[in-house]
Amino acid sequence: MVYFEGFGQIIQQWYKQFKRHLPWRETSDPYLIWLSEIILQQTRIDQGLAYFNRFAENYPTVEKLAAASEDEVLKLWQGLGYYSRARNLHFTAKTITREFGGQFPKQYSDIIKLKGVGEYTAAAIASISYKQPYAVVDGNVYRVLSRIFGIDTPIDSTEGKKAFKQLAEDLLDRNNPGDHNQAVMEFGAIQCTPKNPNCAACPFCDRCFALQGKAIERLPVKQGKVKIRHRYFNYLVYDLEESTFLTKRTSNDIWKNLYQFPLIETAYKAEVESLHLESELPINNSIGDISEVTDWKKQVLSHQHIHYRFIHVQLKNKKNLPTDLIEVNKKDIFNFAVPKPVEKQLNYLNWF
DNA sequence: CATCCGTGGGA
DNA sequence: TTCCCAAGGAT
Repeated sequence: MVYFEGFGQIIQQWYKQFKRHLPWRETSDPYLIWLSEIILQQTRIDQGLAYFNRFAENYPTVEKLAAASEDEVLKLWQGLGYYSRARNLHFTAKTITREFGGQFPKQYSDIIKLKGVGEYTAAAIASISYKQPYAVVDGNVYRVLSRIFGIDTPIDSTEGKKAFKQLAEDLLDRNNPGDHNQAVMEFGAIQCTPKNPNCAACPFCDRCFALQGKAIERLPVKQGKVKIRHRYFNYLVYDLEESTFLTKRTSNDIWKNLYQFPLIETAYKAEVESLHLESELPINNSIGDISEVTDWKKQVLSHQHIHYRFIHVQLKNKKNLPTDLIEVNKKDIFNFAVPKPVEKQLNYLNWF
């Protein structure tokens, strides 16, 4: 490995010059640092920034977040994805309020026990908020270190994770771990990008292994390939005077604890006429008439492709509906947290 | 430990 | 269109 002195100084100097000014960089409040880190897990800053501002304004302290309902927190999180982050965020706010008296824990060993906080997030909070010497390893760190030092161990292997973690710890500027960590990540985010990195203006251009070996496009190395599962969702949009009906997705599945229109899932793009065989939900009989069936659309998730459509049913009464349906006044429906396909249909329906 | 969990932007 | 992947964590 081509190892050299001064990595921390060089990258922190770059950081001072080029870093973006972001709200969580204006504070050392561990609550806000934690909030920003949860929001930014697997999420670009451009996508998460508005959510951070919204959460920080609605819940300025951990106690305020803890006092909210999960439904309210999920509604504020709606559209950001990976909803377990929101559920764990709320759960942990209650934990901190109850077990730590509202004071965010300072020991790494306590921080990493918090639900939704893993090695990366614990190191980020400890270093950024408390200046403790823990090195972060995220997607940016993998990319920057693999290129500069020419490491082709797959980043999604156990061996790779261990090697990059060790290197990140070796390189860490223990006098300024928070800025050092953020510098490496920011460098990966806006300079050493996955595609078309700005090597011409790179402070490491004279010693970067990948640049000299023409390996920029090859690094970092990943081995994993995800297999995609296809599912078919037939949503039933019931219409009964001022009301429609929702269900809550409580099972261990995608979009857990979000709300949706009553759903008939099928193994393929089934005919509308056959749907009554799959469910007790009224569709087209003495108590309901189909008024519209939308085209199939597709929602892409990380491991699933959801093919979905909406079947509008004019209901004559609500007597034969399953008891788990939640009757909702149409003008109140925007209070519920819903997944993206349902949100799109609500915007199309324009109920309010 | 391999798999699952969202959404959106860029090439 | 298709593919990659982004301040990861839980199970």
